[in-house]
This record gives sequence, C-alpha cells and structure tokens, in this order.
Amino acid sequence: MHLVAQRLPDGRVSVARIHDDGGAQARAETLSREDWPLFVARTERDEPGIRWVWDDTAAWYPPLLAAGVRVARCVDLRLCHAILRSSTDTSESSLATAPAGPWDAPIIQPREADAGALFDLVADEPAGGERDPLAEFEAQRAAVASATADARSRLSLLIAAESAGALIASEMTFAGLPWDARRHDDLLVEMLGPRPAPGVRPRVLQEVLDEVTAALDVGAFSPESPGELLRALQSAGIPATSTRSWELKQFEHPAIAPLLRYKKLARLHTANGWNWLDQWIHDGRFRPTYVPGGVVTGRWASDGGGALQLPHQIRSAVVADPGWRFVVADAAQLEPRILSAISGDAAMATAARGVDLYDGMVRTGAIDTRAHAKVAMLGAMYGATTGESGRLLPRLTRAYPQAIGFVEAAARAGERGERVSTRLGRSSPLPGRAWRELQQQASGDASSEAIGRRARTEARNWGRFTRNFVVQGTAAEWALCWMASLRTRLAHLAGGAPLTRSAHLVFFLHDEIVVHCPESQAERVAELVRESAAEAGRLIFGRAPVDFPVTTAVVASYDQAK
DNA sequence: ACGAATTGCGCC
DNA sequence: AGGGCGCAATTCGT
Repeated sequence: MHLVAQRLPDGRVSVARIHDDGGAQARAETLSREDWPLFVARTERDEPGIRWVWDDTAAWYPPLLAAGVRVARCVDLRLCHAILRSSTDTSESSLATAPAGPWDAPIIQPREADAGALFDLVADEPAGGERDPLAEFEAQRAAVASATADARSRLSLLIAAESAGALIASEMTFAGLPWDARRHDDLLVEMLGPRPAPGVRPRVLQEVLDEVTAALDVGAFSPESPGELLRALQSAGIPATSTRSWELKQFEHPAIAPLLRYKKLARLHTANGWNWLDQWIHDGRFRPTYVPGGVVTGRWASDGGGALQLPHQIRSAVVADPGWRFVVADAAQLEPRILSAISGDAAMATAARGVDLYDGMVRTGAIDTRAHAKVAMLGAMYGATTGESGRLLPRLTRAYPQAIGFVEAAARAGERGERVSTRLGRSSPLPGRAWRELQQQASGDASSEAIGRRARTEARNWGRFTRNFVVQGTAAEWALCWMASLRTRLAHLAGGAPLTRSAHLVFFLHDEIVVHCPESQAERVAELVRESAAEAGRLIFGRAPVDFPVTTAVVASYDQAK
C-alpha cells in the first residue's frame, strides 16, 4: 500500500491511497496542518506495511521528526525521478522521453527546516510547472514496468534504497553527531595556541611562519597567496612550479619542513578552527545537511560544515554521550570487492574470501606485495596509466582478466560517448555538447592534428569517469542497502522508543558508518551491522561468491576506531 | 565592487 | 595525463 502525500495551497495535506494491485484508488483524505503528524504516527502504528510517497523527503520528514514521528518507508519522487530519467533500463519510458519538467528542477532547501518551514518553503512553485505527485508516481511505476524483468527488480531495489537513504539523511541531521566542543577547543589551543582576535594568526601559526621566513631569508611574504609564496620559494633557490604540499615534499631545504607544518596548521585553523566550532556545533551536536544522490555516481554529498571531510586530526572531539558508545564500522576494501562481484571474476572473488582482499591477492600469487596490490587495484579503478600502478596493470590483467576487462569496457564505452550503468541500474550522464562536438569535429576529414589530440584527451578523460562510475556507483548502492538494512534492524531493536533514545545512525562516509547507542547495546549493534552488510551483498548480487566483511569497533570517541 | 574561477587540501 | 566531492582564500574577469 502506498500513501501519496501532497500539500494543498492552504497548507493542508491530502493523502491518496494506492493499492499495490494497481486497483481503484480510494478518495483522498485531507488533513489539517496540525493533524498531519498525528495521522502519520497513527498510520505507521496501524499499517506497518505502508510506504509514503512524497516529492521530497528533505521537505517532509524533518517536521515529522521534530514532532516525534518516525517513518519506516517512503518513495522520494524527486530522487527516484532522477534515477529513472537517465537509466538505460527505462530509456523507452515516457518518463524518460518527455521534455524536462518540474521534477527535473532542483529544489532549494532551507538550511534548517522546522515544523512550520515545510509549508512556507514549498509554497514556491518549482520551475517548469506544478508538481503532481500522483501522476509522477504512476509515471515512475510505468517506467519501472517498462524495463526487463531483471532490470525491474534491480531498479525497484535501487529506488527503495535511495528513498531509505533520504530518510536516514534526515534522521542523522535530526539526531546530530555528538560533539565535545570543549575537547575540540582544547585540541585547537594545544596545536595552534590560544584563540586569537579575528584576523590575527594564532601564536603557534605565527611562530612556524617566522621559521619559514627565516629559513627562506628572502623577506616577508603572505603565505596564503600562492603567487607570493611561489616567488619566495624560487627566490630562495627552490625550483618549485606550484605550492602544493606533495610537490614541496621532494625538495631538500630547511624551509620545507616548517612550511608543510604551517600549511597543515593553517588548514586546521581555517577549515575546522574556532569559527567552524562557533558556526556548526550547538548543544553538543554537529548537524550537517546530507544530500542523498548529490553525486552523479549516487554517492551522498553534504552541504555545510564539510561533513564528509572531517579530518582525522579532530575526530577525538566526536565523543559519545555518558553511558553511550559509538559503533564505528568500515567496509573493508569495498570498491575492489564490488568490482570482483559485478565483473564475476572468480579469481578475484577467491582473493576476496578473507578479511583483507589485498593480502588475498598476494596469497593467491597474483601479485607480490600488499602495497603493490593496493596501488594496482586503485589505479585500475581510477584509470591510472603511468607510474607504479600503470606498470603493475599488465600483471593485474593477467591475474584478473574478467575484473580488469570490466572496467576497461566501461572506459571504452565512455570514450565512445555512451552511458554506463551500475549494478542496480543508475546510469552515467551523457557527455556535454562541447565534448560531442569536439569528437564530431575530430572525426571529420578536415580536422587538424591539434583537434585530434584534444579530442582523444577529452575522450580518455570521460572514459576514466565512466570507468570509475560503475565501481563507485555500485559501491554507493551497496552502502545504501547496508544502511537501510541496519536502519530497519535498529528500529526493531528500539521497539518504539524515540529515535535519539535508542541506537541510531549518526554518521555515514561512503563506506563507513557510526551508530550512537547505549553501551549495553553496543555488541548487539555491532552484530546487526555485520548482518546488514551480509544482507546488502545478497540483495545486490544474490548468491555471488564475494564476501563484504566489515570491521567494527566499539569506542567512546571517533578517533579510537582504527 | 562583486561574482566566477582557480588553487589547495580535507575526506572516501 | 588518477575517479568523486566541499570549503576557504585568493585571483580573475567584467
């Protein structure tokens, strides 16, 4: 049973019931703004199988969470539209062939949605006309139905997982990541010195800069200006061509070590210093906005606070509540395992049997050292052609022809300007007009040598993108299924307790999750995390012989994990 | 003067 | 000549 929710111009909500047999749709009910959360809560309790259908979880769910209401399942029409619109599995559907409409326009979300905000913010009509969730839902069902039986079941899973991800994202923002501002401040003082007045360099930063200046001995300069810094380095006889740390590392000069230290500390100060603390930590919680589907590959993005780039440097400030713990779980070598599963490479699946896939590659004699295995695999998935990983590629290809052939095929398809797809059916975008015109031009008789070179470079660039897309995108699907399965198990464990009073997800980082839970539940939660990982593998790959082991750690602060 | 693009670095 | 991001500060372009 699906319940399609739609906001009416007067702020009320209409709900239409749709039976799964596609049968007659009952008359829509209309709820007042005040009754809506109660209606959702009651329905969740009395009809546990139902699925809410709405245009945008990020607009609908935060007010419900604020009212203490949890939703078990939904269809996020906006996210699913994006998938079905470009999937090669549904390319013949009218949803895919229609001109761009209101469901293709991005929605501007407020940073902090509260109970009243839903009705204020959606009052703006999206570009391209009014959104009709009922019609869109039917169009999406028709699009899925237009796919082959196999694609249909995969797309259905993808749509469910994507929508579950949207629920999880809202819940994680609502719950927040526990953050000890005191400990963060201590950390900053220890590394940078006391908090300075605005615009003034912290004491330690200034001291390190003085060291750099003395060692270079070319006078004062502003280290924040790449141009000035580069000129200073060159004046001091350092033949740098950029001011990137990894390039500077190779030079032997007394100024280099303090300069690298300066860059590290300056980064901490500007990115996660006192200003960040003031702006992002309130009431002991960090509440970034997660953006499910924010990356073309299906990975999440984040908006505000740099949530997906929390440096290891400050993770000791992520502290569980008294009597509570974090269960930190990480999927070991997720992307190479994904590659072995989607390519059906039996030899690589054998190497993936244990907890460490790279060790497995060495043990089975495919490659000599773990370090080589890792750099070679990453290079193969990213499309490296030179350097160490480029040199190791032939050996890798000999050992794992299926796996390497799979990413090579994805690269070739991209070079031809074709779409590629993940296991569940998310397809890559087509290259832009400029790209196609360049390839067109290069294939003409009158094309110059320079045009041909540029066209080949661009083709290879796009091929690297599509090569990585199939792996990164399928890994993102695995992670969504992992989280969605875990979320269901945690809800069961909670037995009706409020979200933040029982074990709940507080952080997600591509192949890593953090659950905040009472200490007494931690070991049970760790088990659920592992069970969920196994289920994710089964859901996506059936009984394929590839393991997806996860490492789990029960810790009081985030830095104590691995 | 102000928004866009670039540089550099954090995460996976 | 290595995939995907977000953010701060500088620099560019109009």
